[in-house]
Amino acid sequence: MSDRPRTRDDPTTEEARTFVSSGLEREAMVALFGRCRVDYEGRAASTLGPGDRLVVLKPDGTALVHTDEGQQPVNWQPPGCTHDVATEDGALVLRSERSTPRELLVVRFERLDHAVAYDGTDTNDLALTGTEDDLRQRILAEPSLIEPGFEPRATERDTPAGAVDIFGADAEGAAVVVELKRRRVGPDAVGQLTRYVDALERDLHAGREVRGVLVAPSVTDRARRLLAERGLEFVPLEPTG
Amino acid sequence: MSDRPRTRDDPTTEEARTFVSSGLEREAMVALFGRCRVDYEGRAASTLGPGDRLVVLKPDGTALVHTDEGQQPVNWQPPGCTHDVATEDGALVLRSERSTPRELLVVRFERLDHAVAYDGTDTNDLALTGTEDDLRQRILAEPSLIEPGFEPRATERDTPAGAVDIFGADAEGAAVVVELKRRRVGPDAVGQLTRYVDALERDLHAGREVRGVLVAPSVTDRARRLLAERGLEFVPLEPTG
DNA sequence: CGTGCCAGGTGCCTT
DNA sequence: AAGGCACTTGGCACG
Repeated sequence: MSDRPRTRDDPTTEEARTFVSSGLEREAMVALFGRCRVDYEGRAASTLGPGDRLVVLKPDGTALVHTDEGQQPVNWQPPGCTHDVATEDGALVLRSERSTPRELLVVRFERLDHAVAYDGTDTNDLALTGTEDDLRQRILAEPSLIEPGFEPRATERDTPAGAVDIFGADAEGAAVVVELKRRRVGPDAVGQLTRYVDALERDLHAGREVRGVLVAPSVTDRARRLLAERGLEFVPLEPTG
Repeated sequence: MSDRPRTRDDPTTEEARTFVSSGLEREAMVALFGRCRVDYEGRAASTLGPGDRLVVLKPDGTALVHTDEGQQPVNWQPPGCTHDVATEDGALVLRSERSTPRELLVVRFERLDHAVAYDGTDTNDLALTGTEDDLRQRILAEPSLIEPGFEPRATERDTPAGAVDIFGADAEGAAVVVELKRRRVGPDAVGQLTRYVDALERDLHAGREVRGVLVAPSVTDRARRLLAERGLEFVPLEPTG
């Protein structure tokens, strides 16, 4: 059972500092609503002038800065960071930092409207269907979906170019490389399949033909042309049936 | 200037429904802290059992469900969705829906601890440096960073395989295709460069040699091997100098 | 609207 | 720690 969330309306800077600090201490999720500037430096660098935003600090070291639009945070810090809260020149300042790579996020509040520290429990895992793995299972359960006589021999078979999704043989015994995609594919997937086929043709000694089959719900024109150029095949199939 | 955020502690279901409804009406960002289940169906499908989470509804139609860990929301809906709030069997239920593709997110609260409606303004844009575009500018300002005598002729030059980052000529007048990456690259980038070079060799009539140059801070072994196999070149360069 | 491609992509897993 | 790859990838620019 979770504690009631603790909240502060329009706190003073010092109140806020104590509140955030003890929230982080208690491993709570801390949410702050207020007007702030944001600076980031690390893999890239950014600055963001004053605006009203929602800032979330998670106990796992995640930091998120959300504006009123967009699915993505305007700034963030990944899990594993160390959060720090301080007052500077009478203002609340958050710092979230990590090494490897060195990255620092600084949030300076010029006004803090509302603060929440939420101490909840969440043991449930997401159950997701319609993934590439579902597509793999579907084919392994019914290999003829690829073509009559297809026989899977291995999944994640290693090649010098990477791991092949499904490796198998056709009715004539020829080697078949199958590359799976859960959604419509472009040229990049053809490149992937090409690398695997090339690598296996080298691996399996000269002359042995290796067929390459791309399995996805659909394919773009450009990708279809690339497939044709390279003598590769396409089988339309959805991840769930 | 923004209104003070409106908040509700431990509201009844009906209080909460009204609060959320009027928040959405006012184009506020709504944040809910409570125990909920989440169901999603659309490009894929998922279910998530009860847990204490932060749910954010943005006025642009974004929905986010955050647990206490991870940078990414456990469930979400992209901008452009229509939010809806209702009470069902005495519980608060949020629905966020869109068409093309048809997707529906349903959040059922079995306990709502705290609600915030934040009506802020944020006119500031993010200023980001260290991007691929910075790398392009850097090269255009000082083409010899590629090699002495290199002359850029066009950016985003169109080919049947897509747009080339920088197209130019070397000291001997031979065509050069430059592909830019702001960070360390793998085999995928080599595939891209290969497609451009192939397409241009066809475009520029037979025989004319086309050089391909990959520009990035660094390259993986596999990618370096691919580059060598295909007679392509690599120039190490950071997006900012 | 689909197609292509960058992103501070993130997350997961394997070496 | 680095590499490879899937992801409800998201976001943008262009045809």
